[in-house]
Parts: sequence; structure tokens; C-alpha cells
Amino acid sequence: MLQTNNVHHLKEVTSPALFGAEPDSLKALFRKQPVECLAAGQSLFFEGDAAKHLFEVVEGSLRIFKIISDGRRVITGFLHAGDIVGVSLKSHYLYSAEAIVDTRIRRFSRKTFEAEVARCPDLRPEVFSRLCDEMAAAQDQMVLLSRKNAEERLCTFLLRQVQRGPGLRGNIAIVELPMTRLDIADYLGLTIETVSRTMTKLTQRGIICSIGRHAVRVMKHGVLAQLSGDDEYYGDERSQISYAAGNHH
Amino acid sequence: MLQTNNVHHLKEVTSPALFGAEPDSLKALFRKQPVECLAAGQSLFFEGDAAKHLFEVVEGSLRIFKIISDGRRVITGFLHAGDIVGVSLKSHYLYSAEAIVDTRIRRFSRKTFEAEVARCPDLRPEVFSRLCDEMAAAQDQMVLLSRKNAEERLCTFLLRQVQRGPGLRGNIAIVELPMTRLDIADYLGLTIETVSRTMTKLTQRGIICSIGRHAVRVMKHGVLAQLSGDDEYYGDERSQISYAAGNHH
DNA sequence: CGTTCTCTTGACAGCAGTCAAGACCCGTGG
DNA sequence: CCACGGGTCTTGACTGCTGTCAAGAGAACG
Repeated sequence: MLQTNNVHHLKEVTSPALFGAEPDSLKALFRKQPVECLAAGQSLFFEGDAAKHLFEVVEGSLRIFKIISDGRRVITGFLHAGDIVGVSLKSHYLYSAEAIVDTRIRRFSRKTFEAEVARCPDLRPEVFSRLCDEMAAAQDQMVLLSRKNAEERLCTFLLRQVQRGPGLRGNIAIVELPMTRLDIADYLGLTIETVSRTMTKLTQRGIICSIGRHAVRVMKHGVLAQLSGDDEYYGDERSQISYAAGNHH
Repeated sequence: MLQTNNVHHLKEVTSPALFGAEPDSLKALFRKQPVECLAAGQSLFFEGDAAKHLFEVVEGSLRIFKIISDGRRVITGFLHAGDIVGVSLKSHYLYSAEAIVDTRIRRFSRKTFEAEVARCPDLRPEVFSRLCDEMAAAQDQMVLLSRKNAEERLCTFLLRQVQRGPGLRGNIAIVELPMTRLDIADYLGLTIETVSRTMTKLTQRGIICSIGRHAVRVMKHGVLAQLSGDDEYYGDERSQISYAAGNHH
């Protein structure tokens, strides 16, 4: 948790001022707002509520999800420190948002936000850019849900977490997984049992190595990438994949 | 995509006090552009191409899709007359676009488009609104792909086509399906065989009735809605669903 | 230390995928 | 007009991945 927070700071500082304007002008809006705290499991808002606010995640993680008819839940995304909730808002929230762990947020009135964006042209590219990023992520998720098998889904998921994280040292990275297995399952369109079984298999093959329940050490980043199904091409490079149990811990 | 969403969006965008713009100002931009023709099967652009243009579909239909590693195709959406392609663009196209049938389009330079939007504040709410509609549709699609079974997927798909269409007369509507079964399968995350079998079942139960390959008559709109899995609640109303073959032809 | 929740593992079932064959549609050319 | 050929669609038999159900192990918390 603290690590991701530090990284977020790093990103902010090192992000080059390519655009002339200060890079995180959007977040600057939030900076003066008071910080609020959400306990793990607490709801921030519900799908269908009037969308009165936007939120910045200061620390912690949120899940955003929809519930359909008979109680099935679909998690459409996770949000972490530095993310902004609700840029793509209509008049009502499209999804519910809950804290996964104890989380700190800042709040911004939607009305004021829109006025600020209208007033300050420098903000618009960033709003637009965040929307497009969200759209690109949604499309990648559609690909995952539409055509990937359980192993590919989980590998893709783990890779995404690696990319968010503190970067890999050598070939090895540690990724935090603050969410539960059920959260992961509902995000990947699987059951909790399939997530669990697939993680066990990846562990047995020495590709990952569990560190408690909420962290994983990625031992073979390249193999993970191959198994994710996102590679553009592969010939016989698949041979790199080891089906034998590797040396873990 | 959902009617409820459209209602919100209408309220928001057409509210004259807030924006005072003509509703379709965006399309007005395209109106002066020359019309180009695409033959069925022809590509408009490819995923990864530099995104130099936006397009308005004047007549016909497009499929937009991504291809992953071993050739698997995921159709992320269909576009029809009146839709605009590429509002959510980054510097490169996120997906490929192909004509499903002979299609007529208008083209607009991305650079000019952005200049126009910067110059004319009235356009911005509409751009934003279209982006949000796209996002809402993407999330509905994630729900479909994540948690719905074959029958629910197909019923949801058919319902969406009905909502796009000329409206239902009485309880019955005719929906055009210009795309092939393979297109539908790649859109719904199924195989062509499963799509075919599921349509056969719906036909046998008298819920729909095929009119050639590219059109369907919806006989029981309410049942279709129940089977789509989007209903908020149901008690014993399921009893309305008939498992006996209905009277068709 | 016991309760509760989460996670793992196993046995089994079922939905959808795969493979295969044949029907149907439609444009082309005889 | 009909025959032909290629593509699309339907249908059947079978397989297999993932879901379901169930039990037990492991963590977290009071």
C-alpha cells in the first residue's frame, strides 16, 4: 500500500512537462479538498445514485462493480492511489464503488468540477485523455472476457498489476493484491475456485510464488507475458515455457 | 445503449439553460464532407494505424474489432447510420473497422476536428456525452461477457437491436441483422454453432421468428427481456415464459 | 482459544467448444 | 433456366473447461 503510494509520487514528480501545463493539473483541483476516510468494505456510492461528486483516491483501493438480476456481480475495475473516480459520469453513477481496504479519498463537486473544466482549457486534454484510457482499458477487458481462458485471464491480470507496481527488479517483481479471490474472480469472469486452482498451477510451475494472501512474487515475467495471450507473435518460443515445477522460495 | 442512460444524457445535454446548443451540432460538422463508399468487407482502418480521421456512418454498418495472438477475433461493437467512429481516439486507432455491408461514410480530419471542438464550446458536451455513452455500452458489454450464458447474451443482443430499430408495433418488432453469425459470435464471446443453436431454440419456443438470414421478427418482446438477464427483479413472473413451441408460420 | 471468513482442494456435472457432415443460400456461368 | 461452386448456416456427436457442490485447511479477529 505504502509502496504504491510512493510510486504514485514518483510518477507525479518525474512526469515530464511535455505539454507546457503542469502535468497533473486535474489532481491539483483535488489537492485542497479535505481527505475523507473509508473503512474496508464501506461503500462510496451506488449504481444509479445521482452523481453529485467525483473522487480522487489518495490511498488504498476501490472496486467498482455492477450487480445484475439474480445477484451476480461484475467488477468492471479496480482503482488505486492517484486514480480519479467518475470522470466518465453521466447524471447518475453507472456502477457502485466500495473500498477494498481502508482507503482515503478526496471529494469534488461535480458541478464545480464541470465549471472548472469549462473555465480552464488546460484541464480538458487531461479529462479527455483519462476518458480514453478508461475506454482502452474497457476494450482490453472485453477481449479478456470474450476470448481468453482462465490461465490467460489470470496471467493478464497479474501482468497488469506488475505494470502498476514498483517495476521489476531483474526479472522478478512483487505485486500487491489487496482484493480477495472473489474480487479477482468477479473481475475476470471466473469463479473463486477457478482463480484459486489456476494460481496453484502457476505456483507449481514456478512462474509465481505466493507471499501470504495478498501478495505474489512474479518469478518468470516473460512466461507470464506469453501465457497472457497478448503476445503479437510466437513461433517456437513457446518452448521457453516450463511445464516442470521451478525452484520457488 | 440503455434507454435509461439515453434519458439521462438527453436531460443533461439538451438542457438549454446549460449549453444552449443544437443537439446534433457534431453531425453538422460532417454534413459538408463528401460521401465515400465502402464495399462490403472493405476495411476503413486497422488497429494501430495513426488515427488521422474520424468518420460518420451515413448508411450501412461497420464492425469494429481486435485480433489477438493466435487469430482470435473480438468484435467490440457495431456501428450504424448516424454513429461516429473514433471519438474516443488516442493517436492510434484502438481497433480495426470493416464494412459489414456496402456502406457510405463521411470523413473528417482529426486535427480539424479537434480545432473545431476547441473553437466551438457547444460541441464539447456532445463529444463528452458520446464518449460516456460509449463507456456505458462498454460496461454493459463487460457484464454480458463476464456473467451471462449463451441464451442471455443472445437475448440481450436482440433486444439492443430492437431498441435501435424503428420501434415495435404492438409487441412485435422486426430487427435487421446485417452481420453474419460469425460476427454475432465474435461480438458475444461465443462460437458460431452456439449462436445458431440458441437462435434455433428461441425460434422453437416462438419467441423469435427468422426472416431469411439477416432479419428476425421478435414475437415475444417481454419474454426476450426476461431472458436477457437485465431485469431488476422477478418473482414468479418467470411463469410467463413459455417453454412450449409457439405459433410461428 | 474459538468463531468466522477466506482460501484451497477434490469429485462431479453441465454448458459451450470442437469436429464433422450436410442443408441452405446466392452469385456465376453454362 | 438450371447446374455448379463456394460461402454461410444448421445440426449432431462428443470433449473438455469451467462451474457447482462439498469438505477441510488456513488466517484474522475478538
